[in-house]
Amino acid sequence: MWKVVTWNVNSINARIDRLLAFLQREVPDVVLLQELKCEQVKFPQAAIEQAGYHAAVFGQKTYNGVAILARSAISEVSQGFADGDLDEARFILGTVNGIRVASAYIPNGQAVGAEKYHYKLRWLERLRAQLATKVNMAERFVLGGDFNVAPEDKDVHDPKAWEGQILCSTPEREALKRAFDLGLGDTFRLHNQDGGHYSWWDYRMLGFQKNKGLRIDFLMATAPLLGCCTGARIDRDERKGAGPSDHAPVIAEFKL
DNA sequence: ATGGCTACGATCCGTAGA
Repeated sequence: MWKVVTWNVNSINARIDRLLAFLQREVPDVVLLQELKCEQVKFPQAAIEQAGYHAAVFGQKTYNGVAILARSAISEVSQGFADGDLDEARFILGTVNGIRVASAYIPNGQAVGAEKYHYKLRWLERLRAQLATKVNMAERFVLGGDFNVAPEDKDVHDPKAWEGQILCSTPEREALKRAFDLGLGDTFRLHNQDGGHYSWWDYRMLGFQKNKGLRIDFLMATAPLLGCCTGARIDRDERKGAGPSDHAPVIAEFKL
């Protein structure tokens, strides 16, 4: 069994105790992290190593930051896109157990029409270009991330209220689909077609307690991995208790 | 009562998240 996780931890240093407990509880083979919110020098390397994990980090002060954790060695690591823009730490690619893996933190976009919204749409096109040129979609590859897009209305607690809004607008959904159409399938949707399953809940307004959430975090996989994906789930319990991230981990298992 | 948060880097509030 090969277990992979994607998780936006909303600051790895604020979440380190929860992350270590999660690693001990789930014993994943690969963890794709987003929103480290720290530079590499502030990354809790020793604690991660002591937990039995290698780490490949693309850090940034205060914002963004992505990493790959793995129980096996991580090789062929590249940070950012091949188009040379390293302004924001949002994408890291590597190889674990002979399988290509990547962690992506898609820009939030702030509001439809805002400058950050156009940056988000451009970034999604650059992600598509990166995947098209740097990843062989005929081979085993898994892309985990906080995509900051709810692909369908059933991924939204109140589709009417969110219609056309940031994270749900048609241009965002289409840009995301163009990237996934290269050959990536959603491991969660492979096993569960129901609505009402979310990976993020607003800290405000009792969002979690009222299950007012969005499903915006996914583990996407190419056909050779989808064919051996035995299960996928959202670890909703990780959102409970004191000091959670606003995102829950998404977990998928593969029989290699 | 229809709002209720969290983290960061710098203060004792502004920015950002989604």
